[in-house]
Amino acid sequence: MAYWLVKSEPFVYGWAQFVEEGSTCWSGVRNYTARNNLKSMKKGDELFFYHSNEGMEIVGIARVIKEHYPDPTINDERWVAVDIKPVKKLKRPVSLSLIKADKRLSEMALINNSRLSVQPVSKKEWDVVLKLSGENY
DNA sequence: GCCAACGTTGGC
DNA sequence: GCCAACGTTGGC
Repeated sequence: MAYWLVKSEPFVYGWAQFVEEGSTCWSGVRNYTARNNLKSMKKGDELFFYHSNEGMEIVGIARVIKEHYPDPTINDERWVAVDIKPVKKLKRPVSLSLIKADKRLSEMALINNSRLSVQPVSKKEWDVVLKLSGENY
């Protein structure tokens, strides 16, 4: 199983709304690198849900429930979407500053490719972030 | 609100 | 195929 991280501006689509809806279609990605990551997602893969701009922290865990299909928000074959559902809210959100301060997370795209909205997370990084959040998984 | 970093577009 | 111009993202 692979791990990922997706970003969302909480004022546009935040964790609370995600939980309320129960699941969502992750669409609107218009960047090739991010798109390729969407295409690599398998059903059951887990994702960190990150709040950008406001909050700037990882707030929860989600799961892929439907693998990539043509993005319904645009009539263009190039772009895809996946369906995800919330799994759990982190006990303690993990802030960007905390991630930056941790040497074990220095390779995360969140830090060195900050504009990428869908990015892979290694198993190691996943575990470190969970530990920082106070979860024992 | 500013600006650095990055991606995309389009002229040549 | 290069690169300047432009647009967008996202941290600060």
